[in-house]
Amino acid sequence: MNEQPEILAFVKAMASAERLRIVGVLARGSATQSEIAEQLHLPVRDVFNHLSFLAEVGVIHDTDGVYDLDEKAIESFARGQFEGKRPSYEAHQEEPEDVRKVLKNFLNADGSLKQIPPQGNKLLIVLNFIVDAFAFDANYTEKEVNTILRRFHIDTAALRRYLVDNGLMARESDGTRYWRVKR
Amino acid sequence: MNEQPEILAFVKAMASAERLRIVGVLARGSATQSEIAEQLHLPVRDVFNHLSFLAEVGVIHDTDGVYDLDEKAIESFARGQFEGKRPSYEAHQEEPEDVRKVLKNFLNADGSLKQIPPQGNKLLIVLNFIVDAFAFDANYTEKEVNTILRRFHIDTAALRRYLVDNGLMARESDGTRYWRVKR
DNA sequence: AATCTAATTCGATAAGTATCGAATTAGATA
DNA sequence: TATCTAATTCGATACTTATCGAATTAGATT
Repeated sequence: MNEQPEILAFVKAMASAERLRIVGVLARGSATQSEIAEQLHLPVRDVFNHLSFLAEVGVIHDTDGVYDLDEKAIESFARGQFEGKRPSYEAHQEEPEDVRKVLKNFLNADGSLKQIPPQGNKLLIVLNFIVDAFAFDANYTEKEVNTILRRFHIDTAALRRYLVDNGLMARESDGTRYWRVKR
Repeated sequence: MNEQPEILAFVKAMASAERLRIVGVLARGSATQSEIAEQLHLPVRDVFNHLSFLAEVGVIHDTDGVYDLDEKAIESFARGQFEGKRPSYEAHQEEPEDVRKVLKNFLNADGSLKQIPPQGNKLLIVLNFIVDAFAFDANYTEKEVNTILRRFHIDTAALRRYLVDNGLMARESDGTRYWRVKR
């Protein structure tokens, strides 16, 4: 269902001394569950749980009971993940009660949308959040709009339509240019 | 007091959606606490707490209220940290009650020692753990011993002495060669 | 000094995780 | 099938950490 928030899951998976130590062991080469348990003086039960956790997140990989690191996952995490070209959003004037709750529920850690709320107040909150990525005194081609919206969700067409339908953005009657509507 | 366990602290610091999002903002450039709060629709109080956390761990840096990422810390974390040349320890036969507790308290995530227990049972447990890094049927020069011990703690001399004093290792009377004592 | 706002700290409650005994299940061996 | 061991699952309790209202403190402005 989700698309991006692997980073968080990944980091969380590592945020435990024991799991980090397991990763450390695997960094030296493949190992079975019981080998790891032995080496680290941990009960197999716990190693099992940790391995399951790590595997689910994709940090490690299980091949017939032999575990090893998913180098690829780790590399891609280690490399690019921190040089951010994250969505650039500006602030709202208001700071309403449950805006935060809604945003928290619908946003991934990097500011992208987990999903587009199908309708209602939640949709509005999210749209207001997104529209802040647009300047007031500029107008945009559809392509430009899509580029910006893509930082939030792949379904740029849906977002674009919602923004216009809810009066947050407007477009030329011929559909060539968009701008943000002052409120 | 501690030496190494930055990795864990580092990872833990990031293991939160909100903190990750803050890092995301800072990845685009410096920002003040209130700017971040605004951008992310978070209460300043919480942003403050998160920033304190991140700063303490060294992920970010505070210059007169302006925060930015400590690129160096992040890079060094992202780069090398996963290609492990971790201590290579073998298992004990016994699996006593509180051995684990002691090890957990004295070991960093990478298997190195936070500190050397000054004496008593804890010291013994730790020494038994360390001595597993040595084979039974080999003997080592002092240099070799130090190299191995250095994986656990810088004060290799202390470790070496403790190991000998507690009968886990022995040395030639002329002090040139060491070996692990069978028990 | 009085006042206003931003920054920081406290603390109680909620929410989430780790821990670990014990039970269950799966696989192998005889 | 009986039996033994390894693997996996349950679940209750203890620990940590997050959350958020509210109070306090610090800095700036008048």
